[in-house]
Amino acid sequence: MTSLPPPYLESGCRHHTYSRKQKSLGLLCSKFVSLYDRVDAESVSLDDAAKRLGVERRRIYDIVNVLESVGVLARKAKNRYSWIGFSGIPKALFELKEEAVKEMSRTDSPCAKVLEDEEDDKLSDQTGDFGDYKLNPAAVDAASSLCSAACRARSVTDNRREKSLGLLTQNFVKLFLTTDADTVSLDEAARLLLGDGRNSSQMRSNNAAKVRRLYDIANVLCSMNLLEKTQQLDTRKPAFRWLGTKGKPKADNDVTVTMPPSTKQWNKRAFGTDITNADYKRSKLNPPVDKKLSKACLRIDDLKECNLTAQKQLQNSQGGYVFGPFQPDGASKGSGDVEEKGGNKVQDWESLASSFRPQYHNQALSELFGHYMEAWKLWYVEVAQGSRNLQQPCKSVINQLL
DNA sequence: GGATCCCGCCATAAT
DNA sequence: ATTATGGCGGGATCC
Repeated sequence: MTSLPPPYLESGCRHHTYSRKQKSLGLLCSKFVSLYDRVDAESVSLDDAAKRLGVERRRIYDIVNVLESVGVLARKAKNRYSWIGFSGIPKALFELKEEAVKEMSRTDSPCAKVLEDEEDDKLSDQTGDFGDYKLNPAAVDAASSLCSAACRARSVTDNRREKSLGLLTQNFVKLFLTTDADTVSLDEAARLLLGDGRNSSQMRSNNAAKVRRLYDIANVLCSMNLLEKTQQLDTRKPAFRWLGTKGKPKADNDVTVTMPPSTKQWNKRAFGTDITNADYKRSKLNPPVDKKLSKACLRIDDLKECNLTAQKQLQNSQGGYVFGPFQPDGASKGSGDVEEKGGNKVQDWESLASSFRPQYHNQALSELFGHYMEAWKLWYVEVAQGSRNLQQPCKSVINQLL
């Protein structure tokens, strides 16, 4: 009875083996965002969203929960959220960071300890040359405190809440906000988060379950460009890097910069299967992480300071803006008109972001690229969905880029 | 084959 | 009781 009408496809093209990718949470999130991130910031109805996006309500809950955790949405009532947009992110992050810091100052818990040696014997890894980014000690550190915080305030009642996607999202983000580690793998994160201190007896068993959740979260975070998927430099192990708070080159129009081939790697699941890339494949792929950037986390005062600078920048808003962290549709119109009411919020976030000192060039570029890809992908699905059959040509190009 | 992660059953929390 | 939320993990896909 819950069978929904297969939203897209149909009519015209048969074959079409089911593709999971087209139904990914990340993609859905992108659509969701483009649906609501319009000038007239209205309130969001879950029903409506589900209907408009042609998915089950269940999926909307997933997205909404993480978006809420990051300040993009705020719950108003049953079935009702208010759209805040990207402009809500800085504040949310700020609060998360503050919270995390506060939590960290409390007793350092046993969690980390347990985790640490559990780690040792589990993956008695060979730790390349740098025992450094194996199980990012930094991350363990940060998580330890977070864990302890989670431990207290346990009241059976909100036992459910404790495991909610929303909370998990926040903790996940906090991890990035507080650690010095450049990248964190979901596996690590899962082990560290929601460690529900106490006995490690029960928590060990379903790390996998947690990881599954983290995938969900990471996907929407990625689609929001708050996160980026990469690999740990030594092991090829997939991991995530926080992008949420960093500066982007303020290159208004020079976005046309030619992308270094290496950035092709971008976020998709690693290795290209494409022989055409063969030449690049080897050499210096994913150069991004050449050092352990000490960035990742905005220091709390950075944030404060930023809020100010952002505000200032808002004043003298010199137009010609690129789009925000993710601004698919308006993108094309780009420079000129930005204003509108929506212009502000994007700009707000944008300027906040740009007030952070830029990092490395490569990285900045690749991010920028990622950003574009995101917008492009979105555009693509829309078009593809929309109709015609320019699907074929596009697809190959897309695959190439991804 | 392991990493990803969609799907939707069904427990719980609101109403 | 009915409806809204959202854990949770089986198992299909992707790589």
